[in-house]
Amino acid sequence: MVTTLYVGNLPWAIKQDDLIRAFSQHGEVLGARIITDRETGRSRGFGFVEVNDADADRMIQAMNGAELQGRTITVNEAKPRELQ
DNA sequence: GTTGAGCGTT
Repeated sequence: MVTTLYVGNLPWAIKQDDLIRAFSQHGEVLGARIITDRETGRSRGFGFVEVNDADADRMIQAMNGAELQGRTITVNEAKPRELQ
């Protein structure tokens, strides 16, 4: 199973791989995505990380409030983008 | 070359 995590308050220069590497320290990361502005192509400063459902709760508690490139990030379970 | 609460692309 996979749980999608919302990650906010990210530094502008963050990359998907940075998220993967950071979250991989606390659980199994299946994928990550930085949300960029569709019009300008710049980072919006938040993103999403897909993690193993069994690790999701631990990773939220471990990464929420953690520092990434000098910024304290926000981690929470993401709202469903599509109805299932 | 900027900004700072938020929940994304097919």
